[in-house]
Amino acid sequence: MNYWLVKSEPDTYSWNDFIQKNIDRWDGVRNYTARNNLRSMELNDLVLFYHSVKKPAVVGIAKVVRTHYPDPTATEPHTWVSVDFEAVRALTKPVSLALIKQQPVLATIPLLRLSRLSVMPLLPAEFEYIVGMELW
DNA sequence: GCCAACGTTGGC
DNA sequence: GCCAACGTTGGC
Repeated sequence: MNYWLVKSEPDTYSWNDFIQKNIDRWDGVRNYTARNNLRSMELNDLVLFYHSVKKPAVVGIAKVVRTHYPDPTATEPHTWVSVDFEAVRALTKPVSLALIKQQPVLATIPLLRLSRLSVMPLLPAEFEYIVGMELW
C-alpha cells in the first residue's frame, strides 16, 4: 500500500465536485514526474486531496479504485494516464499549507520542496501525521 | 548537448 | 498582482 498527495485548484475541480461524483477520473496530468507517480499507484492506495492557490490545504482522503489507463482527454493518450479515485472522507478540518510548513517532520515532503508537482508520493508516517493534524 | 527564452504553477 | 521555481522549447 502506497500513499500519495494530489493537487487541484478548487476553481477548476474541488473536493466538493469530487464527492458529488463519489468515484471520478483523475485526468489532465501533463507532467512526466506526476505521470510516473500516477503509473505507480496501486489499487486501494490512499491519496490526500489538496486544494492549491485558494486557501491552500489538504481537505480530504481518496483511494485508488482503478489503476492507470490512457488519459482520454489527452491528444497523445499513449503518453498520459488517468486513474480513478473514490472518496473516502473529508478531513474534519482542512489542514492548511501554513500549518504543514510549521512541522519539522514534514519539511522534506515534495509538497514543500517541489512546489509545482501535482501528484507526489508520501511516506506512511507523513500521511498519518497530516491526517492527524485534522484534530488540531 | 547546452542554454536562453518563455510559459505555467502556485504561494503570498 | 507579483514573482520565484521550474519544466519545456528551440536555436545553435
